[in-house]
Amino acid sequence: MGKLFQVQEFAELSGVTVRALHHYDRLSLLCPKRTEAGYRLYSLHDLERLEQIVALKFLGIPLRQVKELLDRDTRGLPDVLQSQRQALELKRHYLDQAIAAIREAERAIKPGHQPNAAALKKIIEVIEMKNEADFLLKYYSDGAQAKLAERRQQWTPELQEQTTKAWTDLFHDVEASLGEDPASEKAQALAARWKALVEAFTGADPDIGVGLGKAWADRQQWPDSLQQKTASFSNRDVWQFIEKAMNCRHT
Amino acid sequence: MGKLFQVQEFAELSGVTVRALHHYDRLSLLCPKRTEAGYRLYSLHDLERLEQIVALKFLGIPLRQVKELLDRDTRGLPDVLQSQRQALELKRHYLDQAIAAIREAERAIKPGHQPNAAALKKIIEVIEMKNEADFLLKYYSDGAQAKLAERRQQWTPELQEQTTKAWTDLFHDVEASLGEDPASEKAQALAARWKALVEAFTGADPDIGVGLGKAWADRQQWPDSLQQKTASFSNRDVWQFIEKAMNCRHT
DNA sequence: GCTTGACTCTGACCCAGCGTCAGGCCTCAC
DNA sequence: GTGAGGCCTGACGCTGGGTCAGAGTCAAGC
Repeated sequence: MGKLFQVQEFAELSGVTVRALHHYDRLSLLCPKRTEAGYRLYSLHDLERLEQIVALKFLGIPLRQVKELLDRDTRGLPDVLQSQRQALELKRHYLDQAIAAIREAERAIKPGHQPNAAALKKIIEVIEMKNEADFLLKYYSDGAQAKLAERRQQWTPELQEQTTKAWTDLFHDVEASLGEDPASEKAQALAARWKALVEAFTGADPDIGVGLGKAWADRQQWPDSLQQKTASFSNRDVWQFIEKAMNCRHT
Repeated sequence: MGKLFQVQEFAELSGVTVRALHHYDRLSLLCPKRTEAGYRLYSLHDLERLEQIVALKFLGIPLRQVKELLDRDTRGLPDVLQSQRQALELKRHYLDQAIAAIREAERAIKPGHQPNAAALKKIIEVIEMKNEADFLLKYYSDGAQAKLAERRQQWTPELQEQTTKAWTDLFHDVEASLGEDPASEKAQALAARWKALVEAFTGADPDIGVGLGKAWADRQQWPDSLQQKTASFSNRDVWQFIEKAMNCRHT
């Protein structure tokens, strides 16, 4: 039989507060033996379990779920880990956005010295962007959303800027070439650039492609702010021209 | 006079729930006009304020503080933004650690198919590392801690591995050269490598250097796990040799 | 045997930011 | 006047404990 510890001693040993140990006891998460007088007596075996509890808690897993995992053996662990990782990655994404928003705001404050308007506006802009992104996610299937979440990890403001410029340039080039034959070499080159840009976003993933198509088709239902931002890409002639060019290619 | 909205309408307009509006009202954060019967009536001016509230809330600023900021004009905003950014960066660091821990655990699960032991152990290891890092932070001044937090942003597992290897190699080389004259060219070269590695960590910052010195000097008080990990660097002869070599250089 | 001081126990309220009833007005259309 | 639908306030719930408060336990010293 190993050594037994009273709460305080055990708390110091494990780096957890006495109150937390009480809490875990009440949740039936870690229930030590008791003396006749009701004093808790923790063993080294309890320490092992406590370390597992702390580990899972560190991952942000709620204590109820920790209890289930540890009690009914750890069969569900892989699934829980995966979904928890996704949840954490999402959280991290929001954190990054918040940090980026603060950086923008701080930049806006320094030169003009109008903390009021400038900084708050910057923050609000970033949040609107986030809302728009969430809104557009609706159009994607669950699977596509997961893939987008992964791809978002390596998405940077610089990339965003490059992409926007690439589309803007391409759009202007197409507008300037509307008179061309869609089967001409020039038109085909434009169609190829178009396809490349689409695939840069979809990653050649069909699920994402479908979602993107649905989103664009339904753009009349978008909130005003989004419609305004994409207004410069709404020229129907351009879309028809590209469609024809794409079809020429296939036939 | 602008248009006035009842709660539900205003909630849909602003994307906030009715309950949240009630909550903000009770906190005196956003108090709309009322009809005689007590119905809330929101104006477009209220919408503006609400957007600011949502923005600051998005940054993780507690509502009480949001109220202070918005009520007594935004003079304190820059400071609040800065400290909030630091807090968020710290949170992100923990999040990254948790995500990394899950990745490790997932890797440990797949091959061996022993979810129980392997995965949980991996997680516990990562947490121990975190605890050790926190423990060591004690030795640094507030300023040095802030700088370390910044430097930690660009710290990667690969860098960690390289650094560990560099120190291990250097230590072995010094041990093999203990017979040399500390003033010799060879010893001086070793001292230079040593200095370079120290500065790679401190970034040539004196505050960080001081903290590092204090931490190492007090290593007998470190927790066991840390002492074990650094046991291979505790050879006194090596340290004395390097000290002598460093002194030769100065005189 | 009694006191004292150091621990321990349980129960209860507290934090943030709302979600979610419950019970009771208000308003408008029919 | 009455039913539907919106509005009000008040109160409890959730998470993971922090922080008392009042009371029991235990070993040591007198």
